[in-house]
Amino acid sequence: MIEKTYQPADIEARISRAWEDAEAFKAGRPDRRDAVPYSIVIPPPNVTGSLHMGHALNNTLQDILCRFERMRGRDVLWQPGTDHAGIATQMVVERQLMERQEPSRRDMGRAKFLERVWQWKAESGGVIVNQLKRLGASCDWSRERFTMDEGLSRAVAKVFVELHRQGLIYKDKRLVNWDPKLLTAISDLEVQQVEVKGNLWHLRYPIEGKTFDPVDPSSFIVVATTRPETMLGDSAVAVNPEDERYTHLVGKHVILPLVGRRIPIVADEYSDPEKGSGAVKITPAHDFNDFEVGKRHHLPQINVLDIEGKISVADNSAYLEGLPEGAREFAEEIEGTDRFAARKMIVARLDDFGFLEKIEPNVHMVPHGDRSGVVIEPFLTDQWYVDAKTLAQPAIAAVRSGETTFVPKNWEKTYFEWMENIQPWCISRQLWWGHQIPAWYGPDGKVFVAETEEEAVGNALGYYVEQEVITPAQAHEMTQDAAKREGFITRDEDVLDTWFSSALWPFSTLGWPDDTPELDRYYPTDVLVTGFDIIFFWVARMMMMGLHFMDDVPFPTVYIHALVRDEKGAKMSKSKGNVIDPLNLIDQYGADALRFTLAAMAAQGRDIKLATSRVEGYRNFATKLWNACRFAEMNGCAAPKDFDFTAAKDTLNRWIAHETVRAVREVTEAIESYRFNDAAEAAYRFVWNVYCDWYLELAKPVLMGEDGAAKTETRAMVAWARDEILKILHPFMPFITEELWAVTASRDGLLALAPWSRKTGMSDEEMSMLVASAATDPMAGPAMLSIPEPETPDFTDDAAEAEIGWVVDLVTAIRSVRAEMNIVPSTLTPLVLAGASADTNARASRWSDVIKRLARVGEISFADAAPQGAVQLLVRGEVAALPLKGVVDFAAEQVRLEKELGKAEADIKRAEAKLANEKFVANAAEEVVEEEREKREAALARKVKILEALLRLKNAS
RNA sequence: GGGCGCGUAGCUCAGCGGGAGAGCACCUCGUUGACAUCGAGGGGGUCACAGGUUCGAUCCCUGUCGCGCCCA
Repeated sequence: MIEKTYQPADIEARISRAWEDAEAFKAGRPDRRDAVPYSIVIPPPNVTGSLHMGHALNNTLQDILCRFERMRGRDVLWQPGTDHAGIATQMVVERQLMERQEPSRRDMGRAKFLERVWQWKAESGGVIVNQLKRLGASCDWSRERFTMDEGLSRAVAKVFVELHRQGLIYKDKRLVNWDPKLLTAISDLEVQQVEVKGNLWHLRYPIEGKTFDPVDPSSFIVVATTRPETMLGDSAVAVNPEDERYTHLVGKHVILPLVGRRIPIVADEYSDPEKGSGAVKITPAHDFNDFEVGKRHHLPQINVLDIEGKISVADNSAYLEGLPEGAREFAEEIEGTDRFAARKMIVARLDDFGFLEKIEPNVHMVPHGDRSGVVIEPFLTDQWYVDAKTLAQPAIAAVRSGETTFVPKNWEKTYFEWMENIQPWCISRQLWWGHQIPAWYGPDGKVFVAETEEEAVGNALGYYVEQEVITPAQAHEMTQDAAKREGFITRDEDVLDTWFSSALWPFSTLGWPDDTPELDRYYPTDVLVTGFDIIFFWVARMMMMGLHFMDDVPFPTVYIHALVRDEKGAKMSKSKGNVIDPLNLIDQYGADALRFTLAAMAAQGRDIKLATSRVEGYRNFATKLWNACRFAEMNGCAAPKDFDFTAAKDTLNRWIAHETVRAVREVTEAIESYRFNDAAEAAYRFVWNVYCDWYLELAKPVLMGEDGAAKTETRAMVAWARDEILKILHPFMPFITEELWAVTASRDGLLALAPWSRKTGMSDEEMSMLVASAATDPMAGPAMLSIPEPETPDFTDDAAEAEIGWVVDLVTAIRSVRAEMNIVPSTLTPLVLAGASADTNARASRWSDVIKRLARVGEISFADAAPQGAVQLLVRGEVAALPLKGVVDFAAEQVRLEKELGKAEADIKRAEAKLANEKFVANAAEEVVEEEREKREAALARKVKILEALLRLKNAS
C-alpha cells in the first residue's frame, strides 16, 4: 500500500538501508561478471569537510551516471573515499588541542600528534561520507579509501622513489610561497591575490662617491617600492636599458641607506620606465621577479627574514657580508622585528635621514594564504620539486589527440593554458600530517631515497662503510638498533603536498602498485566529473601520473560542471554568509527534490544560481508522481510479467506507449551526452504533462467503467508506463522511485538493479550478450573499447498520436473559450461538430465520455454547419461549435473572432512575403520553403473558417 | 593587462539561423471519483545596446555598456 502522503524523511533512511543490505552498489557482483565495467572515481572530498552545494551537485551528477549505467547492465564501480588534507586537518586538530587546553603540537611531538590526528579521523572523519549517503550516492562503500591508507601510502612512496630515480623529482633552492603563520611552503594555487590599499614609497639611494644631499637630485637615485622593509636585502638597483634618464648611472653603485651595502645599478628590461620613478630596487631573496633579475646579473640572494616573517640579520652572514664598521649596530637594533613593524620602523628611519622622498597611495595585489589568511612571503628555501614540465608533455598530447576530451570542450583551452606554462611543482610541505618524504640524510647531507626505511638505511650504511666513515661493525649495530643511528641517519622531516597523493587516486584506489584484478578491470575509469576550479589542482596531475605510471590516460572524458552560486550569483562562502546548506534542503524537501533541481539546472557551461523555489517545485513534482502511483494502485493497475506494450489494441494505450518510448529515448540520449538538464526536463514534462495530465485523465472512464478487455489492457498499460517512469526517474530521484517500485508490485529485486528500457522485444539474455560481447572482444584495446549501448525502444504510432492529439486539442480549446467567456464550471455546454470528417465524428463518439468530463460538455451532436449564435472553435482545421443560448456575448465573440482573424492574416502575410522573395525560395533549404507553403495553406484555411464563423455570428445577431 | 563566460518574462533559468519557452511569483475560476505539495484558464518579453554577414539574426561576426570568474 502506498502511504496517503509523500514524506521524504520517512522513506529515505529506510531505502538507504535496503540498498546497503542488498549490497546493491558493490562492484563486481557475481551476476555481472560478464558485464562491461563502468567506473568513476569520486573527487575525494577533504576529510575535514562537510557537504556543501558543490559536493551535492558533483555527486548528484556522478550518481546519475552510475545509476543509469548500472540499470543498463554495466558492472559499476563508483570508487569513494576522502583525502587527508594536510594543512586543513593539521589545523583542525591543533585548534582542538588549543580549545581543550592540551599541550600544543610541538609540545607533544610528532609521533604523539599524529596519533591524535588519527584519533580525530576515527571520530570525526566520517561526516562527509555519511552526508554523501544521505544524498543517495551509490558508491561502493565497501571499497572506501583514504589517501593515508597503507596501500595508498605505498603507492605514494613508490611514485616518489621512481620519479626521483628518473630525475623527475629533485631538491632545489628556489623561492616558494611561504606562509609565515603555518610555517610551510604552499602552492601557487593555494595563494589568493587580494587587492590591498597600500603605498608606493619613493626612496632615495645615495650614489657612491657623491655627498648625499636631499635637495640635490644628482646625489641619489629614487626607487619606488611597495615593500620598503625588504630593502635590507637589496642587492642592486635596476633601470631600463632604454631609459635615458639613467643611462649615465648604469654601472655605478649606490650605498644602501641604513645598511651601508654597496650595490650596483644594473640595466634590466624588467624595470618599467612608466612605473614609479623608473628605477626599481632588486631584492632577489624576497620577490619572484627580482629573483629572475638577480640570476641574470649574478646578484647575491640576501634573505633578511626568518620563517615567521621577522627580521633576521644580526647573525646573517649574507646580510653582513661586506658591510662597513658599525653596521652590526643597526642589525641588532632591528633584529626580531615583525615584517610589518619593521616596515614602519625603516620608513621612519629613512625619513629621519632624508632618504624618503614621498609616499604615494597605491592599490595593488598582495598574495595571501587561502588557509591562514596572512600575507604570503616569497621565501628562499630548499624544497622538493617535480619536473612538471616533462610530465606535462604526454598529458598535453593526450588531450590534443582526443584520447581524453573535456565536456564542454572549451575547458580544454584552460587546461592547455596551464599545462603549457607549467612551473616546477613544489611538493614538500613543512607539516607533520601527510606522507613523510621517503628521503634520508647521512651526516654529510647525502640523500638516500627509498620506499622503506630499511632499504634507505641499508643503502646509506653501505655507502658510509665504503667511504670508511664507519666500520662494518658500527653499520651492523645501526642496522639492528634505530636508536644507535639517531643523529647519523635522519629522515626528511617534511611531508608531501596532499595533491601528490590525489594525483594517484584513479589507480592507487584500485590497488596499485600491486597488480590487482580491479586495476585490470576498472582502469582507465570512464569519466571524471568535477568542477573547473580543480582542473589545475587535480585533473592535470592525474593525467600526468596516470600516463606516466599506467601508460594510459586515467579517463577518456572529463565532464566539467558549473559552480553553485547563491541566488545573486556570488560564490558561496562562509565569510560571506551566503551558504545554502544542502542538508537543510534535504531535510526540508527531500534528497530527491534537491538532486532533481541540481540536475535540471546543470546546463553545460553555465553556473548554477540556486533558488530554493526551484527545489520546492521539484518536491511538488515528487508528490505528483506519488499520487499518480496511488491512483494506479487504487484502480488495480498491474502489468502481467509477459506484458507486451507493442501489442496493445486500444488507441489511448498505443498513444501512451508511443509517448513513453519517446520520453525514454529522450532521457537516454540526454544522459549519454551529459545533458543532465535536458534529461531531467524531458522526464518532468512526460510525467506531469503527458502521463498525469492526459493519459490518466483519458483513461479514467475505462478504469471506472465495466470490466472487459479494454479495462484489462488499460490497467496493464497504466502500470507498465508507471514502471517506465520509475526507471527513467530513478537516476535523478532514487529514493522515491525505489520506494514506489517496492510498494506498487511484487518485484524480483531493487529498482537500482532493474534493467533500463531497451529496444522492443530484446530479452534479458540478448541484452547481456550485447553488453558482454564488447568486453570480451579481443580486438578491442582498452582505450578503443566501443560498447554497443543497449538501444532504447523504437515503437511509434502516428495514428494514435493523431487521434489523441485531436482530443487534447479539442478539450483545451473548449476549456480556453469557456474560461474566456466566464462560463461557470457547473454549466454544461452542448458541443456541435460542424461539417467534420467521418474520422472526426468517429473519434468524437469514441471519446465522448472523456470530452464531456474534461471539457464540461453536455450533449455532442453533428451538423453540416454551426448553429446560429454559437461560439465557433477551430480544432485541427475543423469547426467545433458551442451553442450557448443566452450565454454568448455577441459583441465579445465578434472581438474574439476578429482577433483570431488578425492572427491568421498576419501569418498569411508573413508566409507570403517570404515566398514572394525570390532569394528566399532560391537560397533557403527545400524543407524550410515547403514548411512555409504549408503554413500559408493552413493559415488560409483558418481564415476561411473564421470568416464563415463571423458571417454566421452576424446573421444570428 | 590576458583569458573564459554571461546579460532572454517580476525572480531563477532553458533554448537558438526560419513564428519566443519552463519553474516560481502574479491574476481569474474550481469542494468533478490520485493529488489544494492540486486542477483549469490567463496576463507578462524592441531576447543589454549599436553596427555587420544573410533571403532571413534572440541565435553567427565586430564594437559598446554592464556583470561574474580565472590568470598575471
